Amino acid sequence: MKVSTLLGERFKKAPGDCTIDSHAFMVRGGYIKSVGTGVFSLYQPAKRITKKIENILREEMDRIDGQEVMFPVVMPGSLWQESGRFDSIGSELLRFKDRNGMDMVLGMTHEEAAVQLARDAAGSYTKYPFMIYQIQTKFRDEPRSRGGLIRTREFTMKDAYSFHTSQEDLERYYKIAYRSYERIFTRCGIPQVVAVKSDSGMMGGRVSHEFMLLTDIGEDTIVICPDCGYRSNSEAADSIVHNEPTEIRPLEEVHTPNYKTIEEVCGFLHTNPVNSCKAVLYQRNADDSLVIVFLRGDLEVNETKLRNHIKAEVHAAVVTDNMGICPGFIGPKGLPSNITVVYDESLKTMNSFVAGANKVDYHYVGMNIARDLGEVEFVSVAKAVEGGICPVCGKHSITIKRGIEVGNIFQLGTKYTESMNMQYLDSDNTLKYPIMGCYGIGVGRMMASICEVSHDKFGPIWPITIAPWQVHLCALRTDNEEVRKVADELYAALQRAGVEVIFDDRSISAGVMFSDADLLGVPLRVVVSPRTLERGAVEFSARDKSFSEDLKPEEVVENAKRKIAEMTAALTPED
RNA sequence: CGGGAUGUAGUUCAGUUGGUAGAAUACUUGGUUUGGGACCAAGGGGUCGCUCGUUCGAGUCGAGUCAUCCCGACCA
Repeated sequence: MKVSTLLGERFKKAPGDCTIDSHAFMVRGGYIKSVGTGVFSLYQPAKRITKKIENILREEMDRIDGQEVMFPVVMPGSLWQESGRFDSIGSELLRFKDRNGMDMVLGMTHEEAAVQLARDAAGSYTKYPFMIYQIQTKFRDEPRSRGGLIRTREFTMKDAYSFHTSQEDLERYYKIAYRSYERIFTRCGIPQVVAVKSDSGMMGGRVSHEFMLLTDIGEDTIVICPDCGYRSNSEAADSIVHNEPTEIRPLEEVHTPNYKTIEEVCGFLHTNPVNSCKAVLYQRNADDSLVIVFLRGDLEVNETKLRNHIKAEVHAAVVTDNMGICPGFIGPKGLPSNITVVYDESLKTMNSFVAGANKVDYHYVGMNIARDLGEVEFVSVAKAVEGGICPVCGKHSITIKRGIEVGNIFQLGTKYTESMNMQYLDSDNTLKYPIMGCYGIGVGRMMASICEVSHDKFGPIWPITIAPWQVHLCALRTDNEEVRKVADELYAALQRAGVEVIFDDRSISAGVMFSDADLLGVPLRVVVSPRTLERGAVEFSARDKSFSEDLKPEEVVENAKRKIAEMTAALTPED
């Protein structure tokens, strides 16, 4: 490829709406072009990167006995009605009608298609286990796409589905897929990706992990214990708190005129929020019925855990006068009985705390749940906090970090095989539902994530395994006959040797040429110029500045191939 | 769906009390330069998001609408 005919302009300045580095570099470097909200076209450099990522995904999926298949992007709504998701998923699923008025959907994930493909083809236990995967376009009508390729509405994804005849076999394969994912991220140059426990969300199923690249611009919050290695998405993280034992005091109503927030009440009563009980109000989306969560005053509600507990979607409550509650003074004692009340475990060991009295301008002090309210069920619905107690090793070691989810794996169980009636005949002559696992990686997000953690102030530094080209050949002063001749010969020689080379043959100033090369982030660079040719040499260097040396032109091919091999080997897993 | 912001040249942005549409950069041509975003000269390129209104006259004022971005809510 010659830069003179490469489409995709490189800019000095990024558009003002790029808020993260990877987005800015991918726009400035001529990688992507926005087509609409959350929809992008890719220029040649980005396409070459995603193709390489896809090839790594293909090789690794094939390595764990995957069969590559292809599902349709557009599916009949009736297929999604079989699983129940046509109605259960919100407007993220893009629905439309075909010319005959039939419901259609754009695929946002392909469990239904996978089951549809497999159910007539795997009627005997002898076919199992098997895994099918595809690399294909997904469309999710996200309420809000952002960050360039980090969150888009249309994106390419590798999604895999495995089918098993026992939970044990699923777990065996799940471990293999887990290891396969570690290999994928290592090969793509981001070995620092970590797996965290996750909430299964709408996918159903029990065990699931997300693979997270830790970076401050990440959209997910991750709970980590550096002591024992416990890692969890904060949505799924246990929150364990320790309450100092306090003396048991009698329940007492106190006048707290116009003191409503935890801070105000605790300030007025000269106590700490950890000795108070906070009420957080929600309403079920279905009927707007109230759900009140009580938890220790300094904590916050983990809404994912709340939803999972009450098995309903909720939103922050809009309080009206006829609800029989007084905001600012809500407490566990004396509430109307038609309200769902959830007690967080943080309250379990608290002896004498402050809580609202359900009466305007009054709070209780000295409240004790067991004594004043009787037996209640405590559930964990609080967010984990920095410095909190690790649920595994028990130390006060929890740290909170941000991460980008670059992949995930789920143990789905029989949710889809049952709802879509996929059965096989087992060796004991009985019909059974296969047990499924599913495994996803977003290709474009992976490219953006790699850029996010692998760049300097001039541009991306692509790992050799996914770089758009392996060698960037720069000819400074193409008007110089010798430069032209040496560069042309090197370009041809590198291509003959199977090296992926991009050749900047434009007659432009060195500054522009080097800036463009930095933006293209190709790991190895060869510069041909009159200055070095005077001593019979060309310059050979690395984009990450790890080395720079003079070579004779005839040594370039051999040295480039050696460096490529070394750099690739450094990103190749041992097993 | 809430809160905020922005829509003017390919890109980044100016545009005064309402009076013929501007710059930088990129692009084209010619010349001079030549190792980290050079210079001179001459060019091409815009229904000022859209609609309606006020006005002799609207990029500018008013109303509406659409779109994009950011923060939330949401999110296999």
